[in-house]
Amino acid sequence: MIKSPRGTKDIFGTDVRAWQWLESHIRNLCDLFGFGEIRTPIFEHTELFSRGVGETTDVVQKEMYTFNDKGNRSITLKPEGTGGVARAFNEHGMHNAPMPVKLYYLTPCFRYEKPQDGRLRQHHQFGVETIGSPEPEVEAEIIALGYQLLNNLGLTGVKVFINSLGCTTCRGAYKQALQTFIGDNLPHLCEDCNRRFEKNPLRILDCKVDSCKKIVQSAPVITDFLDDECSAHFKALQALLSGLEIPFEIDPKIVRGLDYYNRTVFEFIIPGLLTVIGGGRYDGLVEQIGEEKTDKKTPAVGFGMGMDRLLLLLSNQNLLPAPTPLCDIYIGFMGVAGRQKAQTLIHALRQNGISAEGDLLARGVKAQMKYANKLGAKFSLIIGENELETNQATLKNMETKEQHSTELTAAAIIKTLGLCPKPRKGRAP
RNA sequence: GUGGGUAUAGCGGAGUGGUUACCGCGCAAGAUUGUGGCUCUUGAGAUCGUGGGUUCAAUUCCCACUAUCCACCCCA
Repeated sequence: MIKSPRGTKDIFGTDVRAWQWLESHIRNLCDLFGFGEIRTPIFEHTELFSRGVGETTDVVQKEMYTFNDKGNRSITLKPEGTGGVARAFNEHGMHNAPMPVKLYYLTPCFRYEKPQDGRLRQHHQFGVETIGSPEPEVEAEIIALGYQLLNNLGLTGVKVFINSLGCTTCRGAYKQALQTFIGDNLPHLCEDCNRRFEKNPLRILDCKVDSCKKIVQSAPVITDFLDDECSAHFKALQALLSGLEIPFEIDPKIVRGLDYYNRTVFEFIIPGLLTVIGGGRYDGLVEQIGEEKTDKKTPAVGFGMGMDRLLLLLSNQNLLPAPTPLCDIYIGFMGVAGRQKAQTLIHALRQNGISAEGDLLARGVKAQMKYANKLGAKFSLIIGENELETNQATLKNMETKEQHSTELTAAAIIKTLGLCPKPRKGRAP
């Protein structure tokens, strides 16, 4: 049997209702915060990511779905959302739009990894990007959006961690200080960290090996190496977050895995579990992939949120809404003439915005009632010969068993439905 | 990429080196033939992940592959 490829999932049934629910929460919130949706292609030229995300990152080095198309172009399925948005910003001259440009996206992302719980080869990200402002208000607004989203969903125990990586100057100085500090301790660090020492020493801070953690504990922290401007920016952000009453912690050990970040980086974490949101400032990315001759600066901030992970957490915490039935009324039948009439009525009701269902399997009345019950239909009505003769039928409230007589027309049924306890509209908020 | 566990019906679980492989949920039909949920009866549905090997005999033991889960790496 052909199965879905490794690390991919089919989303259907009650699962897909949860996705729709989450997506509508996200869309409403983005409307509220003034972010417009952008849909960029699922694949891009490989160069966009190798240049943007960074040639030396794990994502680019070993996780991308890259192939040559029939025109022998190197194509890559997007491993993250920001690259495509930055590309589109340049391509469509969005620097001429009112600044800053605020965009959000919902998109599948692809990374060739070994799948695990909460880690897939095709996962889905919600992300926001504010492009065009260097001010710390941008980080504050974006963090506030993420915070409000998780709050609205009822998720508890989320922690916001922030850090500043400074600019290239601060980071260079810090790297040196870190290497000097580690110098003598290098033999005591794990294999991975020895490898990281030259290539990407900042990652040593993030190591999970206990012995490494211990050594790193007393290491110099990047926040002590920030120059005046970076430091002022970081302090301003903290003040803004406090003003918004968003609890946060500074974690000087947060180092993100994508090369384009500078100054602010942040993560939303459920302790002991996975990162749900990760993001930061990327002031150089837009120019870097744009190769524009102008020296126009296009500073930006964004985050990506793992929707699969978030739904996993919501499910673990029992925070997913119970799916509500969508069927307002079930119209059953007996006999050939009833069958025809039922179809006509269902169609007429649907044209009037009533969710009506009927039999599609030529079943008996009893089986039809069972089916109506399984659908969660709020009302039912059966059309037989008597009903056709008198043009009257019995409308039954499936919950209260109350019965009302009604004429066999869509208008009359709708009117009678109005007499009965109002059926709740079963759509997700 | 590294290390470990698991693989039995649509789903969740039991089980055995030897005739027709169980149970629950779900699905379907019925319980004096025009009305659901509870209960009861019956039925459909599984080449026991795939391919090899050991054996008179393998779903069961061994190996490989694949998938899945867990811990790393990394990330959302």
